[in-house]
Amino acid sequence: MDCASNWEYKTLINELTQGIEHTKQLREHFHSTASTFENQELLLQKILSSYEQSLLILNWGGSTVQSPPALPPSAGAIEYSVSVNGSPKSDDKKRSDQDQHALINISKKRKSQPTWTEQVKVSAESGFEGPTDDGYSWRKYGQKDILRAKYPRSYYRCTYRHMQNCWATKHVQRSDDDPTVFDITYRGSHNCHHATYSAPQPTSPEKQEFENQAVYPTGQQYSNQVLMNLRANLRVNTNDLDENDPAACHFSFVPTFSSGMTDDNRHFQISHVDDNLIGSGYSPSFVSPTTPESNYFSVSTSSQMNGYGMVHNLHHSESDLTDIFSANTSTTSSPIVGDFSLDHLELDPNFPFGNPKFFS
DNA sequence: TGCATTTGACCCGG
DNA sequence: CCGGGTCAAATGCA
Repeated sequence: MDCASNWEYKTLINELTQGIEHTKQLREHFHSTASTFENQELLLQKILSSYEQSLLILNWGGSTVQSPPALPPSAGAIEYSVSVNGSPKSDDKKRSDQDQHALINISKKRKSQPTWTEQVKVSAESGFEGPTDDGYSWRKYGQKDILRAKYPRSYYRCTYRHMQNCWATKHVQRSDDDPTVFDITYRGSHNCHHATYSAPQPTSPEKQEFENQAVYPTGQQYSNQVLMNLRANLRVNTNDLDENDPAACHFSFVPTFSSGMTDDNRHFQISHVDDNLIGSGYSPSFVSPTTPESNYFSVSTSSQMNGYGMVHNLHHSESDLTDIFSANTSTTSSPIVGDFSLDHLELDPNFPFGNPKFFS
């Protein structure tokens, strides 16, 4: 089994295991009087997400976005060969079986990309409701008049499609009934690392596209995007942890997109922040023992989120330990030794995106 | 000059 | 065949 397949296999097992674990938790919630609707909804969302991720892995079988080490050499370039000089028929004949296969795979992958729709209301006085940027860099690649729609639909793709093989797209459609409302359909999640929550740019595509046509995900959608980035890219490994001498231990915090699991770059000093990991709008700055003599860990988020807290659900693969971290910094309630990975991320309700919505 | 947007043509699934 | 989605040359803009 090669590195990528192994990675996918592990991810698949991890997703399914999480699904089981969350289902168990949900069952307990049903029997608990203290359980809130929000908690149950959260668990349902996690379960659905596990299924979605598992299906994506199965559908993409050995493909690209979630397992960057196995990137096909020129998936993007292959697609651009679809249409050349308006002579598709001759191109079709010339196209090799291999290219055909690649095209079919890309088509399948596109279809299997998760999509979700967001409605954004724009008020004339206050301008945008919600954040003024969705944290990603988009490039417009088309506009179409849609049948029986008053307004044209605009199509955007991630600016870093070619540089980082990021296939996230979105299209934006002004509502017929209420011109202040825009329907935004996102397809695919970002696996690029350029997202930021910087101040709104006067030249952002949305601003230019329509005076007040804003394209912003809810906090929950942003959470899911960030989470998918983290899931795809991060892994925390504490195999080296010396329980008797935590202060001396190192962490591995591996950006799996770049390295796989080579020993050369596995180990970071405690609190080391890899620059590669900054850019998703969230900088995990990061996991470290709370005191030199304990195996309890703290997770802190960075100022990139302007101090707004997040909730992290740190899942421990061996002991089923699940801890909720809230606010900017929190500590685990029990020792963590061994492999663990982030499996949930949620914005603080105070994060200025309005009410969180659930990923569908 | 380099990069983003515009826009007409093409692709392709239903 | 229709219509939504995408491409890519032309154009705009900083």
